[in-house]
Amino acid sequence: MSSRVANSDSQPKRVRKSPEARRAEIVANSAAIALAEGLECITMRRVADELAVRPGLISHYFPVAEDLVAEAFGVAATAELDELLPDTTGQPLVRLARFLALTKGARYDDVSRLWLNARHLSRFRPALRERVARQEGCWRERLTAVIREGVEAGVFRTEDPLATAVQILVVLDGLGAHVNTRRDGHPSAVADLAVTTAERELGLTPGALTIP
Amino acid sequence: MSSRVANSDSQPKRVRKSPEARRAEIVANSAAIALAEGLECITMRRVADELAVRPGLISHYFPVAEDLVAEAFGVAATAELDELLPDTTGQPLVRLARFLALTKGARYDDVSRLWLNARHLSRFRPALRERVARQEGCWRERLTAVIREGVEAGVFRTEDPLATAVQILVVLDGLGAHVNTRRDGHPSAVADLAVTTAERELGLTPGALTIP
DNA sequence: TTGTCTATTGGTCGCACATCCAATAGCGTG
DNA sequence: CACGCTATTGGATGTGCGACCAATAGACAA
Repeated sequence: MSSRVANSDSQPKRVRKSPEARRAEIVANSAAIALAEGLECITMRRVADELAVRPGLISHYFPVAEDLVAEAFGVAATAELDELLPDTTGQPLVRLARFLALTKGARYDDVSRLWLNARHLSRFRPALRERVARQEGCWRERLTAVIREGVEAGVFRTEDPLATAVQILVVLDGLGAHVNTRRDGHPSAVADLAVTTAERELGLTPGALTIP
Repeated sequence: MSSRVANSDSQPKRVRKSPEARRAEIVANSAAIALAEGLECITMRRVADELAVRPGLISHYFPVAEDLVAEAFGVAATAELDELLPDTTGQPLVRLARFLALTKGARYDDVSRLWLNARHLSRFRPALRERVARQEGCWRERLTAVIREGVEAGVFRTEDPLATAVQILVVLDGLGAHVNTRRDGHPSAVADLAVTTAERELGLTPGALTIP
């Protein structure tokens, strides 16, 4: 079975890794927990269990727990952004359309939960608040860049790409806020709110951002 | 000073109230905590301290803590709705304008925090989730009613008052989501997003919903 | 092979929480 | 005034958490 730990749950055969590798392992696992179960589930004991390691080791790498939570959020959010709206080249219109389409998928619910989680927890955790603010900047800039490209290419039309990006993100946040309470999805007039907003603010014809 | 408790913090002079009065007192205090500090601060000990009572008494009225949290949220949210968008008669346009104006005030930040808090916590607390869903319904219906009135009076123009109400609420949720991370307010193009959306969806001229 | 460095262990400590319960003391009734 | 009902106390129990630290044992160099 496993190649690293004790083969028959008896001898705790200690495994020694480089600080960088161990630290990365801890953060990666914490990010997974954050996305799947919530930031408050990132606990010294919990992470230690999943890595088959003692809790003290986690607090050795992250002496104060809040820092691990903040780091985990940052890594998870960055990874999701890179998947939803990659920083590669390509036609702005199809990139934006793809992004908006993905935000309607079930997979995006976890992302909505993560942001909701982080935004609320920011109220009590300064380190996390700082990371959330930074990530907001990343998402905003990534989207603004796509819009600006489109404007320069002549396919989008807006006076202020940044303001337009923020508007779209606000709508997405509003839709995502209901992720924990909605039983069946919103009526399509509401579910399509982000697309509708984008098309209107970018001077596109209705349906232009819908993937066929 | 106080007329109820021990005068010089020495004798715990026991005070006996009717179950209804005590229960109401507990809920009211919990609602205040929810609004000012967050739902996770509603704790048996915390509420008991504020009421100069023993923790066991709180858990006597609310054997399971989650139920108190849910109740507190419901009461707080209802009270805020009644203040922001009273169920009285009046011109739909001025009522809506007043509501939207209030959502931009600093006072509304606490309401945003409360909803953000409740929406996230709903993920883990079924009883709270149920209350949040119910409150969503209340807010939606209250706003829909105003819009419908306006449509019948000929001052608003929309095909689906409910869908329009939900759109406005989604935008408000999106704006409120940033309450814990924004340092300075959004640029006005963003801060006015709710007003802009309402004016557009209700067939009003820009500025029609802005209070002079 | 031996020695050294340090990643990792295996605990401990204190705190805050929900939950439960027998004993107590207000307060209205007789 | 005495009595009984019950609101309220005071304490106990168990859980999970972050933080802290001396002792241990991998792994690499000499």
